[in-house]
Amino acid sequence: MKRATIIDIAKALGVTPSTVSRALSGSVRVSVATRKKVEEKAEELGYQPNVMASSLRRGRSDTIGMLVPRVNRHFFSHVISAVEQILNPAGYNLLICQSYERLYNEKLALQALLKNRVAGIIMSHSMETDNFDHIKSITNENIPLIQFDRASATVAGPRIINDNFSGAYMAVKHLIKSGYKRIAHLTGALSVNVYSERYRGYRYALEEASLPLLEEYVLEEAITKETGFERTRQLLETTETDAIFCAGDFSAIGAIQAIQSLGMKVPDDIGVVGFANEPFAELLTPKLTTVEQNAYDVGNKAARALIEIIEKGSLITDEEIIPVRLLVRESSIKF
Amino acid sequence: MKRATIIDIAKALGVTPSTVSRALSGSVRVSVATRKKVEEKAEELGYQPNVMASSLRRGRSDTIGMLVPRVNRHFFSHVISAVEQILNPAGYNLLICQSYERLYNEKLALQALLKNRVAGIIMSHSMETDNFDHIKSITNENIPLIQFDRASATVAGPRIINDNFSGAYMAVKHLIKSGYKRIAHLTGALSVNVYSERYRGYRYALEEASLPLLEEYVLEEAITKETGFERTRQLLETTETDAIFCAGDFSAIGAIQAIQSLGMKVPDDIGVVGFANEPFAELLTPKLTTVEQNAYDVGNKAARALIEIIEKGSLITDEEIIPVRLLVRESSIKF
DNA sequence: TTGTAAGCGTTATCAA
DNA sequence: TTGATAACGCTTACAA
Repeated sequence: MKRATIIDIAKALGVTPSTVSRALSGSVRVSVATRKKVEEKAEELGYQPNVMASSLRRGRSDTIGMLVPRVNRHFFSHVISAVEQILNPAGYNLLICQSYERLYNEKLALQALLKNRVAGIIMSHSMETDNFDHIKSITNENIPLIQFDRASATVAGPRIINDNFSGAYMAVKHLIKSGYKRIAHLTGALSVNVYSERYRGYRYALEEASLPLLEEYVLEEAITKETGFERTRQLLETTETDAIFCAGDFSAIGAIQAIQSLGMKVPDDIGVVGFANEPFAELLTPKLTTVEQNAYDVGNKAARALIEIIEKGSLITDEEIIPVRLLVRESSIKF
Repeated sequence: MKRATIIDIAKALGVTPSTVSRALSGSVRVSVATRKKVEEKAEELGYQPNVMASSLRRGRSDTIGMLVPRVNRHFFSHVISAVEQILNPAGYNLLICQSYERLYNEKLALQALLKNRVAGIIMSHSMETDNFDHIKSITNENIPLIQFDRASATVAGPRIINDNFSGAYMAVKHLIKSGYKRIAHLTGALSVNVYSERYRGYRYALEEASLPLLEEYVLEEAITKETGFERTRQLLETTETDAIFCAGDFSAIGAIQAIQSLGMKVPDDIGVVGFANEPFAELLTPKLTTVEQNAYDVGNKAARALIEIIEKGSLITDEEIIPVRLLVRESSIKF
């Protein structure tokens, strides 16, 4: 049996499809009696509007595309949740895609969103993304685009960004205050704003404390647990490092495990600070000092900015910086 | 500037839209020369097919709805990933929704998927779901539906389920073997198959070892870290429990923290086993013994079953049980 | 091999 | 307040 359409409702009621459409869409140009009849019949037939037909006719859809590197990261999953809390009540649906940190998947996902004629896109790019033409082409097509967290200033439109610089600065300053002096930095691709900013914060804190910036203390491509582990082993075997500021909590785990595997202690021998406050951070032994990002605020602002653009046609190209918070726990306190 | 359509391509080339459509859809009924011209022009105009129009006309879509309680659970996010690995190459797109463990959201999401005329649905129901009429109505509408993990046998269609019974049985048997005798069980709503099966495994292991099943040792609504903590405190203050089998890793954290807050030690005083192998399980101190589910297999099988139904019209109503694995770590070994 | 024409389900415009 | 009609972009008999 086929799905009920407004035509079925119209026929059953002896009215025209236009009337049914008006009744269902809450138009005022329908009598109360007709509306009631239509609603009852729709209910009875289990009618579900065909949004594809509706979108096609209206020339716009109520679906918003959301593209993130991975949904199972604490930060991203909470941003998604915050975005849904704004967008769903406003009548929009979310089409969630993942790039799995691959540029290729990111391009594919963007294409899919275009083909689905989403009303707008909220995205954070992959770790591999170092060229933004495929993202620019979105805004060129006049599709409202909000970047959050990982974002390029070369792309038009709003950017909702965590205060990575201050987060890193606070983290490293805290390590220095704790008495650590030879602080290394494990980070991701510096083509990603998030990591270049954290790196900048790291350098600034060092500079401020008149500590030297040593090239061999800064290791790129050290953002997973595995690479964090390897780079830390290598670091401890070849340098005099006494603390590590990791640009992510995953590499921080790797670092801690590497340190312990060498028979050294965190925080007594080596201090460690992470970034992101993944759920496991406070469960580690020692508890991981890390930087907490306000995912709720980021998602909230991103969703609101998008609605603003879609519904009011505003042309914002703002960068909004969301404050972060240093959570001092055990992994960074000497005594 | 409006988006290019096949009509634009047709006009630019002096052919008809039908020809363009055929050329683009890989029909054999087009000359090689025409196809080439069409493809070039499409590229030049940045043409992206309008899937809404296409789906509307064809009467079917290539979008699959995926509904899970939360995307940021280790198991679910990995199932999603496995499903995408099968579905994307097969030409389908995923529309991911979350119920956030609420029945209300689940109903809403299902409605949204219906309105979007998805070609099929892969879902795992919320913790609140104890009536399945809204899910049955999906299959009544003839939309292919695969249930995985949390699933009701009263709903038609394939179910891909973890071997919760065996997992629980192995876990409790292992506790018994380790020398624990008064084993409590922290679990979720027993209206959810997953929890009722784990409970069954727990009872079976006890029975097999001729250990009594004590009512006060089984606590429902103890599945989050917070409730796990509270129930464990209460348990330890009122009973002689010497081990806890938790139906989830989150409540296991709560349990461990409660045990430690009372000045007792895991595993020496109280043994703890979890379920799910969340990433933090091996990072806890002591490392958490838990049951690992094969998310990859579950997603793989679910996706394949769905394609089978959509493309071959097979009418399967199988229950497929996916083996699980007990990961013995430190939290359950005495001495 | 290509063109013609109808229709998927909805909604906007215009007329009644 | 309701109806008639066309159109959104695409696909597919059927015809040429």
